[in-house]
Amino acid sequence: MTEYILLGFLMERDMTGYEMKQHMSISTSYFVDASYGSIYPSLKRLGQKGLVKCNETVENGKLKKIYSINERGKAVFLKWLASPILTSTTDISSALAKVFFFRHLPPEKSASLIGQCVRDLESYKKSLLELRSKVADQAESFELCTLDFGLDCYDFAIRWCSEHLLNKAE
Amino acid sequence: MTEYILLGFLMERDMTGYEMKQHMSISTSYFVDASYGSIYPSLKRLGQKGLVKCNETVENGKLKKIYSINERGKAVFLKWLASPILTSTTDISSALAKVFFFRHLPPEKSASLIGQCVRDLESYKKSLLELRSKVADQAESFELCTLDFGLDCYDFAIRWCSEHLLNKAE
DNA sequence: TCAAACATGTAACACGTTACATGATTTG
DNA sequence: CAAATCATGTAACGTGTTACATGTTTGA
Repeated sequence: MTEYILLGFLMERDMTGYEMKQHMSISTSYFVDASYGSIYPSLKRLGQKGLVKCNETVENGKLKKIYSINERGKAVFLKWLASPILTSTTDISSALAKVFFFRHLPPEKSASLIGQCVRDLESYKKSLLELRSKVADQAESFELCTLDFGLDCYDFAIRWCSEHLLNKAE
Repeated sequence: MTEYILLGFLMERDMTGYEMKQHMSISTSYFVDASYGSIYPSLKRLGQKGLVKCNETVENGKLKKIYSINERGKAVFLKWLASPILTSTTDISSALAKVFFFRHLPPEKSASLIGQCVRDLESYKKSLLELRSKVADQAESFELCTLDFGLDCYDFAIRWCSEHLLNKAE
């Protein structure tokens, strides 16, 4: 997912790997905060895939590699952005990453993705509710507790997306 | 973390790798659901570390490797269980995994861990609030939105832990 | 002048997924 | 008798972390 975050940053402006790391720390850090050991190899891969190009310059005696996104990179980024928000029940980070860049999507598209997201949450909740009724009698108290936390999380997320996200996208 | 889940299962009863996978699907699956390609290598490692032992039997012509946890394994598991619930702002799965097995902890210990967890959540929330005030003027609407979601998540989690978890542990 | 910040990267290691590979038994 | 379930595992691949390795400039 790091690669998509980096592409997203480059949608805004050209940057060096170092700047991307800095930018992360004041924007995505609380849900994604990659290390240099992840950022530099990711940039290399993006270059090999032909999604970004790199301009080497020397500024104040320091080597700088300024990356920029090209048309293919933009297409790949937008395709990712326009795909369903939720990819698993666990991966909240990638969901937030997508919403973070939603300004690059036409309002009706982001609205439809958010609507889909709410329906997915409701469906996940339903499955979990079914699991609960199946195991409620045999499960131990703390075990059931984690399941109920999951259920309440779904309620919270469904309410939050409906109240804060859906109207914002239109 | 898979290794700790497997150790936790073995605290209850001896099992085969296959059974552990099945047990996961009706217990931890919505926050951790490892594949066989993760379970079998994990069991191998646990054996190499001397935390579990394995009894090979043949039942109905089928090879069965029944694993059991030993004293060292129990000690390692309990040490993990008694360590702070939150390890990062992102990793909700490992937090839930710990709570899932809280019955193996003395009530005063689980209560103190939950208390610590609430304080950690409050501290994370405070940091995020500081970040928000720093970037609020320059951040775009959807970007700020993901940040506000984080903030509301912390409120939700703090309230949930205080209401549902703290009294249960005592 | 010394530490912090700027700037880039690799190597070892950990750990997860999917697909592949095998073979027995049970059930419709 | 065929398909589902039981049962174990490996290999290739992806991707992340930490620690290492290097060198410059800026500011106290």
